[in-house]
Amino acid sequence: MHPFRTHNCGELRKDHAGSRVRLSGWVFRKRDHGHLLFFDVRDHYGLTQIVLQPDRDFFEDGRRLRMESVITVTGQLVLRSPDTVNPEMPTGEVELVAEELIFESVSEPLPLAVDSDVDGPEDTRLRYRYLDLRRSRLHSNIVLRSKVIASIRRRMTEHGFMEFQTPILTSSSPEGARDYLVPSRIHPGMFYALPQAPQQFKQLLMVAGFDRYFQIAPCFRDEDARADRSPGEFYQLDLEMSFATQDDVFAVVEDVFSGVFSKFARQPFNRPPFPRLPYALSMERYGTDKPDLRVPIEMRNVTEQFRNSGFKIFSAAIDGGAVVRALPGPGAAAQPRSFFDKLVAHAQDLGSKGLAYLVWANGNVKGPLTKFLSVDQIAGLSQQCGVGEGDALFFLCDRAEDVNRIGADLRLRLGQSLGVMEQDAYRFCWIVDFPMFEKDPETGAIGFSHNPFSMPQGGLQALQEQAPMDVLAYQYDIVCNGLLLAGEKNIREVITFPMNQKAQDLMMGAPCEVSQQQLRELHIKPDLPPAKPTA
RNA sequence: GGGGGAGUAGCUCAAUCGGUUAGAGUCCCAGACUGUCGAUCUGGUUGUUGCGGGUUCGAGUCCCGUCUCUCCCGCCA
Repeated sequence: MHPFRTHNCGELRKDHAGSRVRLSGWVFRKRDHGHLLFFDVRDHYGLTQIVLQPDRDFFEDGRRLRMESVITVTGQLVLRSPDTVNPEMPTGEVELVAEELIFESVSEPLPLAVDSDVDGPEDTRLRYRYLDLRRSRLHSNIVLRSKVIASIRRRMTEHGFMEFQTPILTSSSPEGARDYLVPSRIHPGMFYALPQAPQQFKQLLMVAGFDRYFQIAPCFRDEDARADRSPGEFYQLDLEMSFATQDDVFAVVEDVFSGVFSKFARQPFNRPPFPRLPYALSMERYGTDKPDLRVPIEMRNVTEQFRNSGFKIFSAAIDGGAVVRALPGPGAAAQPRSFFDKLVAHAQDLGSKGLAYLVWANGNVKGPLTKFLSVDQIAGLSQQCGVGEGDALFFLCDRAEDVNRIGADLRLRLGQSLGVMEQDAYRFCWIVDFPMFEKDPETGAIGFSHNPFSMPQGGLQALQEQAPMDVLAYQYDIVCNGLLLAGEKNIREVITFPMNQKAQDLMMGAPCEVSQQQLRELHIKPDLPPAKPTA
């Protein structure tokens, strides 16, 4: 008999009854009746009930055993009597009557409850990640991620892509995020950088003639964390194709994503082809290059309607370079006055000077703006923005970048509070035609807006002949529910060993100090900031 | 770097307007129990209310400082 197991904890059924079996796993739950003891023993595959009878010499030790101890149990697999079958468990028709019990590893009281849906404190979860990962929700997330990645690999291979590893130790590039640096021992004072993305390598693979490359690529960026962004390192699906148009790339990605989502996602999603949104249009309608299309609200540019209107606040601002954007509130007329007051206050919190609005209710149009607009103008706004009886229309007037930022926020807020946001769905789209350059709002300097390694539309000629701000790039993002899919997603739930918000690995103790000897070899002398006074 | 929120038992949380000995569940410890499956029942331990200072007859509660966590902005080609 195998020293650890003849079966796993999830596979025994009534057909196995009568055979002598051996299982190994963790004690998940314990039910102690004093003269009868039940364990549920758990492994990756499932749970099986173990019965300990009081005449066994290991019975008393078994009673004292804590949860999460690791055991190997051998005995007869028996059918449960009909009244004791547990229909909730796949193995609930049988149980293992223990004849031998080996304590592989006896557990101390644990800092985390494995048998719980309640998350403990973040730092405890990260410090004892190997315990956190035993919890079923997290365990199944990690398994799902592994299956998704395997599915992506298979689909990419079927599309004729080959997977190549690219270097981890490379050179620092001036663009983009802050680099992680690795000091060179052989070259004093010089550093490697960890790649922020394998961008240049993949293009060189095309230059070398491999035609289609992909990689589940490690990327390293030394930037601060966000709730939806793990600091330090993450993986992304990276691909490159030779002699391909933008549409060729979209076709591959759409096929891979829709295939993976059909297989693994429970929620519905829009089928390919995914909508293509030019960057400029996305900014105008959604205020962002990462629109959440589950919210069926679109802004419209109504600057011209207010340029010579009697509403001096707007027309004066427009003369000063401001734009006016209208944001529909479908069904908002039914909301109480406090709804509008709160929305105005929120807009002001975001930095808006105000938030004017019109409300179509009971055949009339109400709101502070009505006296500045003619009946025809109001009808024109209603038609342009697709609003009518029962709806409201909000107006933002500010510099374009502020209108975008505030409008994007209000759009999502309206979608949720008015109940028009699609629930439990994935909405994909492409954002295309990114500008090649942008102006730094502080300094006015022109720099690459997104990715310096993309091709300008119109080629080198465009770079020479067009105004820099007018040059578009063959540069695109795929966006789902307002999240950029190129990047990482929802971290601590799908990454096996994540770092905390301060980019520390509490379990391994990284980053950590190193010995003087190591520093000497690397020709490094720390120049530390003054220590904070300790309390 | 800037702003908001939070911090009470190992864990999840409660504690009225500032009021007397800071509670409950869980975990842990001891005991009872032969069919449970989140076993049940009885009893018990567990606290610098993050830390320091202040106001007050009296502070978990109010004020100031500080630390930690968290969210947002900056940053993220």
